[in-house]
Amino acid sequence: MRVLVIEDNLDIQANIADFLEPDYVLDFAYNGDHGLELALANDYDVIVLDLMLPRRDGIDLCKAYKSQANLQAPILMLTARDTLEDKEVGFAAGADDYLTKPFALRELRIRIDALAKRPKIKNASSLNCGDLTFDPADNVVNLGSSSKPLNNKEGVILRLLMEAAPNAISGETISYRIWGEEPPNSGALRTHIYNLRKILSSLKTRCEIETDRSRGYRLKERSSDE
Amino acid sequence: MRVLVIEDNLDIQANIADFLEPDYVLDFAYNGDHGLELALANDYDVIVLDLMLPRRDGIDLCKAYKSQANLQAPILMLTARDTLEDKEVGFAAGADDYLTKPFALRELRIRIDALAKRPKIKNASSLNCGDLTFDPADNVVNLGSSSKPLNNKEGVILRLLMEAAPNAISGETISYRIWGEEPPNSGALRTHIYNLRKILSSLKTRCEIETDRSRGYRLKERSSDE
DNA sequence: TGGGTTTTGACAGTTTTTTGACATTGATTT
DNA sequence: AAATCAATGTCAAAAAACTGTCAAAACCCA
Repeated sequence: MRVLVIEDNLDIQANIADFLEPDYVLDFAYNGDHGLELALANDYDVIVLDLMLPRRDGIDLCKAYKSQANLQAPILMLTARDTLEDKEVGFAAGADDYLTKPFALRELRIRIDALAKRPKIKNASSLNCGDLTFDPADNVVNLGSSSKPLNNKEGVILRLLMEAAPNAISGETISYRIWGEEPPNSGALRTHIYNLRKILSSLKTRCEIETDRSRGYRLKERSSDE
Repeated sequence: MRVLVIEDNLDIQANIADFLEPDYVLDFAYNGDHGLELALANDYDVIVLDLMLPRRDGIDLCKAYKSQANLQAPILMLTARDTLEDKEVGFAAGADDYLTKPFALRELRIRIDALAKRPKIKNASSLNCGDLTFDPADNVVNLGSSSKPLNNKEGVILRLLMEAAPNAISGETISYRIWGEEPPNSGALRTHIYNLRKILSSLKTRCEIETDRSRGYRLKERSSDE
């Protein structure tokens, strides 16, 4: 069982770790940004989330996670606030359970177990732009009845373009999202864009990748007069 | 939203009805037997279950329901007992949430909403895909009259594939489910998939394991034209 | 010990990704 | 207008990564 604990209080963290550690695989995050990053990057069974966090509010994190994660792990909110209003806000943000401090560790455990039992929600987010739709889950672009599978890099690039559309996204940003700090030292990105363009045009879509010289690329629906 | 309320106290029943009635479709049961009968016969979004019931104990009902229902609605237990032991018993019986009396009706509502959000558990005593069925209990795949026993690892993999179907499941996920943090450092998973494929094809099933390069494997029914 | 289960390692075939060489474009300078 | 330069497009070929295949070794348990 993999559990992510997002909690800045080191004492509570240590308590949770002591109590759950042999049986559960725990990851810890000390602030909201780090927590969201871990949550999105890994496949946890449950996420335990404190509401008061440095860097990013728990409510905010919860909303962001639920909207961005492909596979939503259930979220157990942990907080000192006990009013109904607080709970409503928490649940409205997408929490699946709510435990107020102070709490018994055993109760935390049984609630984690109960949450982990249920299947996770899949985020069926398929993107689109003009007549084109793209499903990042299986890396397939569709136009009406025809479709083409993309490989990994092409998929990431198209997703980024679609998310950014109708704005441009810089080559640097794309590069960073794909390769991180060490991009290939040659124009690999150019080649991928080139291939993506070939695929798009083979689909006869009205969308095309426009280049904004020295600014980046933009996915745009061709206007009828071109 | 359909909610079944199993509760013998008429006052509480009336309160719940008054509070939820316009927005939720409520069914009521006044004793355990009737409750179980309704629960199994209908497809509720949530079941609210009091623990102290005439005719059949709530714990008992919960266990019976979870083992017999094909599509398990989440169960919210409602009780005056507030000790950790009681909660443990409740969750162990299959409850998904636990609220102690007295409670605020608004809290009941938001917890019902939270429970209803999650997908229901399919009762997986035996899984299937296309013409194939697999019983995880004894690790045997069946196709009509013929069957083959699987060994442990193959069984886990086939179960995961069937649970995920028709979606793909990543090699990483499978690997994690089988070996946890330390997978074997060589392509053991590849070998298991290879063997599984041999077994499936020896059964002449129409299901096959498709590979989604760099994304994972998918169990799929072969279309007739291949 | 023996037999099934699981992992290892090697190899081949395929797909994906990167590289590098060259052409083209558009802006800027001379 | 011509020359220049950086950014980008084009493409084929090399490199790397991924996957299938299978026999043999290691492991485990009765």
